[in-house]
Amino acid sequence: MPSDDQPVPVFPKPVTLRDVAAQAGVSVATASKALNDQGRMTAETRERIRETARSLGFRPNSLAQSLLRRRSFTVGLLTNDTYGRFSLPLMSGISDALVDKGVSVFLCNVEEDPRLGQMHVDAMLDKRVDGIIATGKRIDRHLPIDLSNLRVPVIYAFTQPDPDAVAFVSDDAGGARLAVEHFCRLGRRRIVHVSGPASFAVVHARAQAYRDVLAENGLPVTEPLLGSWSEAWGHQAVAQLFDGKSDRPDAVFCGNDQIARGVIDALRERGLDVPNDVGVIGFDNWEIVAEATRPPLTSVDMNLTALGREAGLTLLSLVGGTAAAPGIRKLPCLLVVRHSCGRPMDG
Amino acid sequence: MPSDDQPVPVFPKPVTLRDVAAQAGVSVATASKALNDQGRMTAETRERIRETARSLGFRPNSLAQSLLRRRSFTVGLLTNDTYGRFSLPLMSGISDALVDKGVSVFLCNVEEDPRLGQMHVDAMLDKRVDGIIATGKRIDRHLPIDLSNLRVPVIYAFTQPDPDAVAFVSDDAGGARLAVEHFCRLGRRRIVHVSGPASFAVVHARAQAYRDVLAENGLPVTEPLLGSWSEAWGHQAVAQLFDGKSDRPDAVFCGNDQIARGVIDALRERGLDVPNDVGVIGFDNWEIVAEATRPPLTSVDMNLTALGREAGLTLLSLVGGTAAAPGIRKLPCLLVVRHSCGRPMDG
DNA sequence: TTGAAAGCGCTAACAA
DNA sequence: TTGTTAGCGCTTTCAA
Repeated sequence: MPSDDQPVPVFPKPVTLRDVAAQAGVSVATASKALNDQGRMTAETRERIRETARSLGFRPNSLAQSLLRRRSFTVGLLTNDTYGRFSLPLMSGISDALVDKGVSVFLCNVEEDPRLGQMHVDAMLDKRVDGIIATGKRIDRHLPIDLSNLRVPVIYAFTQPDPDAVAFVSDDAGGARLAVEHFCRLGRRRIVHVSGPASFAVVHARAQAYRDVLAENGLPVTEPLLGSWSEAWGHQAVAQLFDGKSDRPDAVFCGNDQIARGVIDALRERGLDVPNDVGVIGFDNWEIVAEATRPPLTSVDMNLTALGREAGLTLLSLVGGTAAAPGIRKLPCLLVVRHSCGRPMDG
Repeated sequence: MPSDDQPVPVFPKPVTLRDVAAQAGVSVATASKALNDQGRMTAETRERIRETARSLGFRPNSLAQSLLRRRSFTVGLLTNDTYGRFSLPLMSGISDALVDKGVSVFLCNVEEDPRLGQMHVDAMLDKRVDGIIATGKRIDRHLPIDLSNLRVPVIYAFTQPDPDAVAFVSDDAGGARLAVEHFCRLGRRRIVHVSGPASFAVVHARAQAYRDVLAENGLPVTEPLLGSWSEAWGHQAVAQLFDGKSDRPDAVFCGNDQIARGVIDALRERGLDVPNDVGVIGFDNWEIVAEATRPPLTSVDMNLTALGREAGLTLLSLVGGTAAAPGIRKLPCLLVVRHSCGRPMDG
């Protein structure tokens, strides 16, 4: 027996097309056509129906529409990037590109758990998402689920794609070029590279671009120093590079912003000035880190929001039946210049 | 005229209940009952239907079910926290609590834009979400949309609620108590508080708890130093606290981890040892920051994942028709002990 | 024990 | 110009 002291809120029943039709004194079909700009009828009737719909606050039931149209105006975003470092900017771009088309996004974090991943995929499929975008925290690892042969189109963005799938990634080599060329342009001559673990594909892509640019500019190439993605490694690397060496670097290109932060701190601690003695560039443009270093860090931005926008729009065209060429498309990075590289050095 | 060189992938038509029924040689109604454990029939029939469903890979169309049940097993998460610092752990908790109940989450970032917010809310409502959870980046600001009198239940989590709504927030005062009491327990005597801008409600809640605990322990209370939420402010505060002062603090409780990071760095730069000379505690337990300080930072965790879980479950019970008492429920924080406070000091 | 029929809210042929 | 009818995929009386 329910107690009466706690009022159970009662939610108003939504207004249906039937209600509108009745109120306007027409059939449901006519009402539907009036509201969808279909069919032929007097402007007067159409307007009257519209007006009653408006006054009743009618909003069509998407579920009913979707059932009929076989299209739910819903997409799923699958990720294993718990902290959202990469998936949130991406999400933001996707959402951005799709809101005004009426498409909403299911966000599902699958961690590294295939069972969890399967649950999410099943739930999404059952809800008849129009398509799925897969993303993750690194470009060279698969999500823990098989997304091939689904009943809906799939796009990979910033994660390892299946063969023959449509995929978008950032152009890591291009991003590295931006950084190293920036150093060259500023007149730096001894440019070194401190990066993450060799197990990451991006580490090699960036390192190769680093070598290429230096060679193109006739500058000496030092083997990149590989370590972890941490500040601590940035510190250690500085020790390796500067302890009792005669030809010290005047520029450090770092594999991510955390390493760069460690490098900047370590340089300051040994009395070296950034940017005057040594210039530093990071990667990822993680604002919270890049803006807190002293001085603020120049960094390569992977432009993940644009990547997301691109992925979203492409998914939509796939949903619309347009074929997209399979393969991996690389999107350009941006160099965000702050104060860690200084102005051009003279002669 | 479509060109043939680019094969347009064709997606298989989903298996419907009708297909299952036909294959099993029964009516759709029977098939439905068999799969839903409803009605009465021979175990043999039921099993046969189940088996054919399984073999055909049948999955019920959620849209159709939702239309009928008037329940979509979908909720919306509204946020203005672009970077997801707070909304992602929350999301994670919500999702966690709801996946195995088959509920999926629409994530919508509304920034500070009322128009965008309205679009998202409308889209969610049209898609017949069962309920909405509102969250944000601070506890004392409203989202830029009015969520009262919606057709679905709304829960506020970590954002300013409407009056009479159901809301969950972290217990900031309690969290501050944890920190300051920890210092007391370790024998620190001159504990100061460096926090964010006075415009934030949490700043006052935490400051008051700070004062209370010190008073309870008979320790001297210094007025909290208020500034910005940045590392730079942490540096400045240290200058203010330590420059030419005679009775220097032996413990600093910081309003967030970034301030704490600034404090730790500034202390080290002036030759003070953390934790031996000065203990430091942060707030937020943002791992990326807290684990990178030297030494790693002890910090108050708002336990947002638990908050999300709670919010998700409560929303679900609201959806189920159970009344929940309106009001703001505060959930306890956790102290995550790392190495910035040291061990108990002797007498 | 099973099935026929109605209906969730909407759209789209087709008739009138 | 408008309305009738059928049907999207499913669940649920109710009758057989």
